[in-house]
Amino acid sequence: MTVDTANPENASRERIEQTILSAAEQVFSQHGYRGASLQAIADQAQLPKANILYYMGSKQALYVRLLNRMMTRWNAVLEDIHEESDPAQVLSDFIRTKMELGQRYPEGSKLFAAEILAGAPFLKEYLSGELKAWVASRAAIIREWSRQGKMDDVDPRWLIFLIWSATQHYTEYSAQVSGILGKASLSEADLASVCQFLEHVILKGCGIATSGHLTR
Amino acid sequence: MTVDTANPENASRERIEQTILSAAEQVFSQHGYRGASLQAIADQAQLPKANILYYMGSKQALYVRLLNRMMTRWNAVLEDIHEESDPAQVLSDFIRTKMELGQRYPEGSKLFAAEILAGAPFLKEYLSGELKAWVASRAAIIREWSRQGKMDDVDPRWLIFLIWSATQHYTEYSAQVSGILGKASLSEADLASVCQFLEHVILKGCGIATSGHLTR
DNA sequence: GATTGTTCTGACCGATCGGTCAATAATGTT
DNA sequence: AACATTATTGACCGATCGGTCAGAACAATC
Repeated sequence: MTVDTANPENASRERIEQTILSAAEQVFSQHGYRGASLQAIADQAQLPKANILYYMGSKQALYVRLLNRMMTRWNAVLEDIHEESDPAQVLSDFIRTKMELGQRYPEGSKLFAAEILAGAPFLKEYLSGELKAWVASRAAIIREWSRQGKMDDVDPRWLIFLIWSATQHYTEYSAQVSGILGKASLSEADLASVCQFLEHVILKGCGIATSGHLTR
Repeated sequence: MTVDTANPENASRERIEQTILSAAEQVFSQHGYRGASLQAIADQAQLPKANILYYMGSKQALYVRLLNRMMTRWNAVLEDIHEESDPAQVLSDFIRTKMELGQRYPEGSKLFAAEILAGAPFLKEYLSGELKAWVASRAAIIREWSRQGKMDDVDPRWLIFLIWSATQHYTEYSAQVSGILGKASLSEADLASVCQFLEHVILKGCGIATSGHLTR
């Protein structure tokens, strides 16, 4: 072949692929793997259906690629939490980071949610492998904090799930949230308010002392 | 017509309809409205496809009926929370009730989640109507509690969303939860532990004093 | 300008989609 | 027994599904 796929020279292919991925993310996130059709994705991307398959190979390959992309975003963000920091700072960062992730990639987050709802057919291994290990390592740190009396003796796993669910809610249930609040989308002020609320309740609820001027 | 549809005599029709509804709830909850096929529902119910349509009319009618059934369950459970009780009791009940609802109707809960994920095309009015009003009324009560100094001055809406999301997580993300915990399903003890954790963190986090022997 | 490789896409494939219908079977009702 | 109603279901409909493919359009190399 004359064209190197890893060659940044060929920007055309890269641009088209991003267009397709973006369109596919929207459709898959709304209707799940089965409910999404290549035709709908093609329409969204404003490309012929055959073109989608030319670049992505198959529906499944496209879907898996989207999942991997979202997982990469996850890992990149969640990695930089250090154990030496104090609980208040770490959990506070965790909440903010998770919240921002959902706001930055709403379609990707919904895609992930739909995959889990369907029983995680493509993510089974990831959940019981990488992610399980990640939870276990964080849980160990939290448990140590409890042992040192830095916080209440709560089950770390439930705490992690609590932060996940509470933050995810605002992206995956955005239709419900905006319906109830009576506004099409949450403002920056709303999101900041939510963040502050979650920090307050979760830190206080876990008996973690906040060191004065925590909020930036 | 000779057969009264509201007649409990005709148990056959009722039994078949329940079979279909149950099968459809499973399929719809996994794959969403678009992703579910009548054939898959028919297979699940072990009935010919034409029979499904004979009893339910259309795919959409079947889906809407399932949504309404789930909404009825919601209303029935959430109605019996009284404003005169103390915050600790009410919120504690709220958490437990919500948790039990998800455990009792996992498929229905997932069905609801899938509908919201898809943008709530069939539930838009319900969300911005009934449910919005319900939230507003509860929010008013919570705000009053804050004013009376019974709890911290938190945004009631975020508190309600927090309880919703935290409890729903264990039914709608069951695939993720069980994958990470390394067990097929949560035991009764696990669920009790989660309930206790949520009560502890949320009540304490909102500055609500628990009156001693709260846990039964 | 001829050659070669890549990109693009309309036309098409068998399978499945939601839904209709006519024929048959079962069940009352008189 | 005769009749009317309801229940059941295989066969079928046009539309759409994911995917294939041949060939046109395009670009790069010689």
